[in-house]
Amino acid sequence: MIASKQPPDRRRQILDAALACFLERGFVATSIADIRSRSRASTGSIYHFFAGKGALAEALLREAVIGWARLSAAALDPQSSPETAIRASVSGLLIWGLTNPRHVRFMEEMRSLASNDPDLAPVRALLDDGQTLGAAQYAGMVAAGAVQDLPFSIAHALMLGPSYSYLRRAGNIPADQADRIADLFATAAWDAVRA
Amino acid sequence: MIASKQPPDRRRQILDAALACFLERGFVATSIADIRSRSRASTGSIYHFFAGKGALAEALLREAVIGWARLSAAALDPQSSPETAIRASVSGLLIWGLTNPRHVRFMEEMRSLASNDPDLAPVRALLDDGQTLGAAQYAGMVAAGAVQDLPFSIAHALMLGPSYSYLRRAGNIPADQADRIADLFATAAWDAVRA
Amino acid sequence: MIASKQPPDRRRQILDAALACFLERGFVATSIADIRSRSRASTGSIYHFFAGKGALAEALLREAVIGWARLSAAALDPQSSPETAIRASVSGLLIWGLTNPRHVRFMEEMRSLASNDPDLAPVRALLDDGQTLGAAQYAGMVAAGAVQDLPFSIAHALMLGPSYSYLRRAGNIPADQADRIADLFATAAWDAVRA
Amino acid sequence: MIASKQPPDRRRQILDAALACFLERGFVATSIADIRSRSRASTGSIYHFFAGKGALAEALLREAVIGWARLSAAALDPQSSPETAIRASVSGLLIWGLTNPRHVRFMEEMRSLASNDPDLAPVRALLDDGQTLGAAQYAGMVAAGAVQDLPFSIAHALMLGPSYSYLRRAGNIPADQADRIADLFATAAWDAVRA
DNA sequence: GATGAATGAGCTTTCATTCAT
DNA sequence: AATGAATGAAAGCTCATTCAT
Repeated sequence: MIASKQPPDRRRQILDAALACFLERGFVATSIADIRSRSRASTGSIYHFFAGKGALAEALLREAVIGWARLSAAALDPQSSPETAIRASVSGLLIWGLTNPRHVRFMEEMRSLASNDPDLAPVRALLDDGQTLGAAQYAGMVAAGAVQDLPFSIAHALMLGPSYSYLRRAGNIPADQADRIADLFATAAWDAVRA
Repeated sequence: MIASKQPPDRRRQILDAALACFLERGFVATSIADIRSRSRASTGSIYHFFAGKGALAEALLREAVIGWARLSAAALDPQSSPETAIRASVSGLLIWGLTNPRHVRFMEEMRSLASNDPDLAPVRALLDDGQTLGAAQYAGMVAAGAVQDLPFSIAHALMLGPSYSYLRRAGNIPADQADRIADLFATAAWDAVRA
Repeated sequence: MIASKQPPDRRRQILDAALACFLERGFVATSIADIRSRSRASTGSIYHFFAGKGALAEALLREAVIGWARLSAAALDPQSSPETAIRASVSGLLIWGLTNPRHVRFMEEMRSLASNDPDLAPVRALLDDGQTLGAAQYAGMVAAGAVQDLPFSIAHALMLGPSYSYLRRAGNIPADQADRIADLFATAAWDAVRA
Repeated sequence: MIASKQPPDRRRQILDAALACFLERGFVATSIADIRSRSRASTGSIYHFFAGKGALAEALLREAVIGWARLSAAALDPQSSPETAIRASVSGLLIWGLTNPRHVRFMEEMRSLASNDPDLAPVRALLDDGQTLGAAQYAGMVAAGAVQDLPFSIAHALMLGPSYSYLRRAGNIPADQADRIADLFATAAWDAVRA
């Protein structure tokens, strides 16, 4: 049997090309033409599948958020102890971020653009949801007497702020170091909010 | 003495208009034409004083950084104890940020754009300098046994990360609350790095 | 007997959707995509039945012209007296036009586009034929001494011009008023050309 | 003394080129690129002076309306008798139209496009104003017992409708014939509304 | 210092149409 | 008869920047 030429799956090609461009040049500096030539799809095809540059970014971010969330899975497991959940949340973010530094930059760029450009409202919504550890979950921990009773916006900043901050400036880091750093930040996060 | 009509100080007018636009619409969405009509200066005038849009942003950021640094003055006073210095650094950032939330957004946007666009290299340099408490100062505290011996990039993230993170999402906050929040984050920062 | 689901008659659906779009937005502003989504037919179907946007308009105009002609039937009846024929021609136009003001607008648009766009030549031909009362018929009336001996282009303008002109600016008008107005213009038309 | 090269007056060049294109191909079929190459101005220049294609058409129509109004001057002279005024109004339209048949086509196209496209609202307003003989003036004639007491929209259609209708189909006509035809329509107009 | 006309590359997006299935 | 992915030319328009005055 002859291996049939797989269907090109244009949608996928376009997404891949767009991601490569966004990571390389940033969202603003990427033109549709860049994506067109990199994906070898036609302009029309791109618009056939996506409403515009913003929709492309949205689709990609959705995927990125999923990839990241996978690493933080333990944070959402209801069986986890508060400490485990919080440490998983921080570690997940940091390890994902240190492994994908260009994704971090891309997400940062989208976050700040989205706060100005109404066309990117869906992106804003998406990124706001990306807070792995939810407010409800934290409230549960407060009720259990495990953590300090703080407004979630503050608790969130205390727990994840250092990681976000570090990632924003960090370059590529060897995998073994990443684990140690993740551990360090996870410990600090737990110390910052424990009861 | 005749009341002389003051010179209009075009440079100032242009900067003010540019800032207003950048804060309102973001850097990317602001065109020179926007600044022109808001400042009531001519295109030529703008280019007479500034090399381009990037240079305008740079000049404004320089001013913003100064305004913010003023609030963190105690952080740099060599007389200050380590705790005072660190608390001042965090408080300065938070109070300035809560009072000027749109400046925060503007700086965030510039930071992420600058990391992609080579034209904005001067901006990147400027924002990287904006780390009030310097590495050298922290090294001194380590030597004095006052704080943990951490790489500065990590210490910096632990101390200021929560504040940056909080500011990014916070809206306008009444001044009296700002003080209490600043205090909370300042305490957390000190706890995170004290020996 | 089982109620058979009627065949959807795609052709009809497409025509209806196209007409609705043309009347609503105008021919130029209507895209095939608009017609596609309104008719719930596929792009391919549309092109299966019609050669293009122009052909769609042509088919619709043909129908419109027929609907209008029905109202002017008496004008073409060889039994009619000259006065009856002319009055019927004017009334038919006016009543049809006042009842279907958006069709009037559509026809006007097509007429002017057709005079510039060679692709729309069939449309031009169609609209030129739409002159209910024909030149030959008018010549017969001249020979019978019933009307003035004028070039038909002039006679036509004298008889139908006021109606066209009125329709172009008129909005929706209640049916009873339409009759009175039609009568007024019919009388004027007859007075303008009677011997 | 050497004849100095006159300033190119880009604005004028652009208008002239645009008019030539609009008359030749119609508004819809004319692209900015067409105007650019015909005027030898840059795209930027065109947009420096005009907000867009619609604004160009508007400017040209304003001029056209003026040119035509000049021919109908006597219609507006308060000294004129009702008959003179009405005849002047009709003659002015017809002679202008027969002399500038392509302008007529252009105006017709703009009128019908404007009724669908909100961007062309200024055009619509402009063309609606172009009714040389105003409603107020007609009301005066009614009061003086010179003409029939008809709603102005109807009187207007009776007086000018035939001319509009004729012009829409007429091609180029020799100047001497134009006068005779104008006279014929002017007489018909007066007969249609005289008391 | 100041003006604003002039530039033209470059952008996103639309759209009628084709065609393999 | 029906589908909808794919095409790519072409459109209108924006904008940072230059430069003669």
